[in-house]
Amino acid sequence: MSESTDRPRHFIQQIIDADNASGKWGRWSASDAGDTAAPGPVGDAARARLGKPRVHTRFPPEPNGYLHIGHAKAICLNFGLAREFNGKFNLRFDDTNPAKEEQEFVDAIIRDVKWLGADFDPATGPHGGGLFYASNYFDRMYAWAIELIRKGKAYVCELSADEVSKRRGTPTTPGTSPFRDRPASESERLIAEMKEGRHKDGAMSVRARIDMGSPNFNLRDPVLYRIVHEEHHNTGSAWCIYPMYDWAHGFEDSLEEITHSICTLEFENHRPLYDWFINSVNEGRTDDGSGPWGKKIHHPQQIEFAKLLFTYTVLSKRNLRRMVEDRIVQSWDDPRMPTLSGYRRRGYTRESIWALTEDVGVTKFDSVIDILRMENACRDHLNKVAPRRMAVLDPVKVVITNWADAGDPARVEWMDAVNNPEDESKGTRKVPFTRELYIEREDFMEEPPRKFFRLAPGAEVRLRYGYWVRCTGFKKDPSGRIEEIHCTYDPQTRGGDNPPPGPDGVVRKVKGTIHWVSADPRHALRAEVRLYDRLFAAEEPGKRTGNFVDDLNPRSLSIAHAVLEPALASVGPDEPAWEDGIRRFQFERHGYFCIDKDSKESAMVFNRTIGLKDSWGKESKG
RNA sequence: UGGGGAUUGGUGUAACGGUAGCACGACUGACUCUGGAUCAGUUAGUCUAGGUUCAAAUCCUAGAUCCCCAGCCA
Repeated sequence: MSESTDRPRHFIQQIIDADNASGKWGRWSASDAGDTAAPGPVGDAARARLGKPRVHTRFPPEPNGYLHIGHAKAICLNFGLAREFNGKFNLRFDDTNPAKEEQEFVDAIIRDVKWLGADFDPATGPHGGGLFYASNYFDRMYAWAIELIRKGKAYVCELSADEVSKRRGTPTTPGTSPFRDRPASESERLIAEMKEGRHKDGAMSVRARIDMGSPNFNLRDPVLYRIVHEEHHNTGSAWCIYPMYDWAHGFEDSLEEITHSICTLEFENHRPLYDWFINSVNEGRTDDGSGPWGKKIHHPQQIEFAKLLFTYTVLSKRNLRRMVEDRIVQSWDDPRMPTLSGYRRRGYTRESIWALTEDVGVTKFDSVIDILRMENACRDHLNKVAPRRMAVLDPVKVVITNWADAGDPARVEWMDAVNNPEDESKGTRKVPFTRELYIEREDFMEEPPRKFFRLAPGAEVRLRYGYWVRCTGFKKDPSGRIEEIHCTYDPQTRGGDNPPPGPDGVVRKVKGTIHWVSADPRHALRAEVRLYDRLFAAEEPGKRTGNFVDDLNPRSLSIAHAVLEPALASVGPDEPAWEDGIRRFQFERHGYFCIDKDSKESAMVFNRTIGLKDSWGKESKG
């Protein structure tokens, strides 16, 4: 069930194809295929999996911040592979450093991964492998550390962090530690003391005895355990020594029987260590578990790919954290943030994020993606599914001066407006047309430049789904600002249709169509609309000065007080059942908007997700 | 300076010794009741220098450039 049959296969898919062909990872058995008796897709997938080659991936974030769009690539990649090969996908918290991790981040990450649709729950997801915590493996990791000490492959080192650093050596000269030949029995006693809390932070560490002269610094006797007297969000105060990433990660993968351990490029230098740790535990172990050390442990394959970077965007957790802490943005889910929760609140759909990650591909090349592609992916999706509505963001009043000619000047004419021109099945809705309307202030110009197709003195324009109107005059307030525009309408253009040919046989044409809403207080709906622009004005924030704050876009947020058509007051029958519950719309000629979580029935708040492509805006500026 | 990776139009990505293709962008034009969408077209590329070969983006040699590594972070 490959969803990418017509796409070239990327290098990780090719590796898995080869593994499946050679049977490298064995096959799903009755004990690990999943619940074959479960109803629905979960049971279907489990039954289909039985006897097929194993593919088991995972997404292993540290809960020290919110997930950002870069993480989405890793999630979609790992989950996508599990789905493509009918395997399993785990969410695992790599929570080995209590000093940086918090429950808030655990909760946020779970929310975001679920939002993307990477269902890790075996009860609900056909590819759900489960939710795991590295911290639940601490006891087993500790036992393996003892094993390495007994095998002469690890020792307790009493050098301070500073000393370790000083004695690490240089690329061409080896490092040293006076403790690396300490007897195993002594190290074993000391690690026990460390674990019991008899030593202060930094007093000693457990190190692997590998190669102090290796050109790969990761192999110069890396630290396995450090002493950290801190509460852990999951294990509380049960531990005061914590495993380092390198020591922990391979075992986490091994215990969960991950087949392909996919990570980013900066871990390439760690792969020899990843393998060394597992191989060292396996040394002396046997396939059947006979012998003093027991059964061999599973050895996954680490594969590295290039992470996602964007123009006009900052993605390092350190900097994102700073933006929140320094109040540059209001929160982790500020709609300007490149976090998944920011994108979600902004109105981006999960489908557009999936489309983007598939669009950019998977390689080992450090590429920088133009943020336009993210924006376009969002427009593409929303264009297909977002209900259309009319909203005037910066209103100016229009009075139809000949409205009384055809009857009661207070009458309301209900016009039919198309809900989605991309999807006829969505039908139409009624919008009220009245004597007084609002149009966009920028849709009128007293002295229009060339190629301005909108309203101007003497000019005629179509009011979308309404009537054609001709501007006959306008009023200014004392400051010279347009206060009111006077128009006549042509009753023969009802619904926006072309008028019949004139007596001379010529069909009158109009270049422009503009949107509008009724100014009648019974219809006009008021709302706050938050207009977002890019957070950074520079393609590479911080490149010039070294400080990304210098490139902040001062106009990344502006507030409009808009008037909306009345249909927006309630949920329309044409609105899709958004899986995340966020109502999204296209405001015609403006862009895509969603209802913000701050919105109340009495005081609606919208976020602009992304504007429409605007070729006039480009031309008029250029 | 030691080690590990990488390099194809403006951007991203295919081609795995045999026609350098696709997508996005940009630019034309058509159509249009969203200056949107859609449709048609144009544009532009193998880091450099040698070599092997009938044939090289692909193999070999040398070089250039970029990224990662000397945390008791992940």
